[in-house]
Amino acid sequence: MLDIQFIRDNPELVADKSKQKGYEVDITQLLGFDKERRELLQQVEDLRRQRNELTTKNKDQKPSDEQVKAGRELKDKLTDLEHKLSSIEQEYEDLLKQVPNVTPDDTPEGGEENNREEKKWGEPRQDDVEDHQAWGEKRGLIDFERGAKVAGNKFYYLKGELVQLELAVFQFGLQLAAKYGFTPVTVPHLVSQRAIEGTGFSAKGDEDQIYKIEGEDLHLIATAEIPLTGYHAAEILPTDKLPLLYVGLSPAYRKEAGAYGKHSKGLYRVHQFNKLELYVFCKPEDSEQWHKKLVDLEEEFCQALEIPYRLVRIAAGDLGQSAYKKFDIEYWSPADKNYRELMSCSNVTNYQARRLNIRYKNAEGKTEFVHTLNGTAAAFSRVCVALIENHQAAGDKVKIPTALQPFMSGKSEI
RNA sequence: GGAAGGGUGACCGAGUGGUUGAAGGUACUGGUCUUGAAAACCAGCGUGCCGUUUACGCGGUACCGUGGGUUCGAAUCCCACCCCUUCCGCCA
Repeated sequence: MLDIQFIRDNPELVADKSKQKGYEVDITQLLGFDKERRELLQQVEDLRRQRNELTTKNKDQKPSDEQVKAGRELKDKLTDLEHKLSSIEQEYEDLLKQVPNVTPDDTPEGGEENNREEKKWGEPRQDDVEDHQAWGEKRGLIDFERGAKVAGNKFYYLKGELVQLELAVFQFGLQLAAKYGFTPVTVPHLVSQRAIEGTGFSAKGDEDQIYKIEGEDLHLIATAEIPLTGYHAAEILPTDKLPLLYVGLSPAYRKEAGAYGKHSKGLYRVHQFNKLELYVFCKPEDSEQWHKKLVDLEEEFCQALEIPYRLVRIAAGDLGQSAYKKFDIEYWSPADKNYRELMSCSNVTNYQARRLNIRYKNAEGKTEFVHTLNGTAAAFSRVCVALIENHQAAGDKVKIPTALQPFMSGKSEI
């Protein structure tokens, strides 16, 4: 959510930035509601003042008949106006929540095709490799057929050494995150609607992406970002505790409705995967710096796992509602001879904090919204694909990167 | 799932219809005292919104889990819901 005052002061800017992101929000209409709301509010508050004046006169004695009568009249008028006010406020808030976060001026314009490559690391291998699904199924390590039998398409079993590999990846990831100061957290996998909306997952798009428990206000998380954002909701964080750094370990459940087709082969796009998610609550002036550190951490992860990658700055049209600035790390896919998304990290400034009312006391003693950031530390399904494809060696073995070997009983290949 | 008790400011905790935005305490901030610190004492100390002001500020309004209701008037009464604690049941 944006600050209404900011929108009032910069209506064209907000409209432009929303448009760049591809969000159709009528700022003029929003400001109209805002104006109407404020006018009504003044009338309502004036009536309330009259009521308060009338009743405080009667402190400890019975009111006269006229006072009761006057009070009744005021009450009728108030009830009427309050109803009008609350319906305007409803429309106003609905619209305000739809306004996406603004973006800095150096954000590439356009959609996904305009994402800007910032950096490349590693040597993309050009020889042919077996794709991860075929490789895994042949060895009985990945089983989509039986996954479909019990749950449906895009569900799977992982077995044997791939399970060990998964645990190793998370162990390594946790260790790396700890080096940067992150506290490991496990989180609720089911959350309320309110928690989802707080993260800025579009309330409407929900149905395409998030599983809902029938008959309850409970939803399977699409990422630990959701429960981690809500963790400090409505709190005033002690300034000396900032930044608060968490690395959440959880499964991620995604409907991925309509996401079939390209880039959905095998483990790349599935309904469920385990993930390590980084989350930062910090002072506004520190968020840029923490964004860089999140990128550093992610790069260090890829380098340790010897996965060639490139760092990409996400263009406006490819940003989500809450992102102010976002980078993706794309791994080199030897099967596709192309880079594909592996992890991402976003600075959402105070967009989520404002919605969930997460604040701290600044140097002047004023309460102010914190900034929040999130980033992938490791989404195993994709890491698994990247490892299998990039580390295939002679004899169809897959080499295990040195960094992971300590977590796999020293095993050096699968 | 059943029963009982409870949700008040950063925290603890009074408060069952009318100067209660809310006693008291803690914490915090400033001051006195002290070589310094502690202690003691004095003072200050919530937030949102609307309006107003060059500004310090000022005026109004709202907020005692959430949402409704009763009343001239609600933290206080009524209803629903949420959450917490304890006990019972069930269970990894």
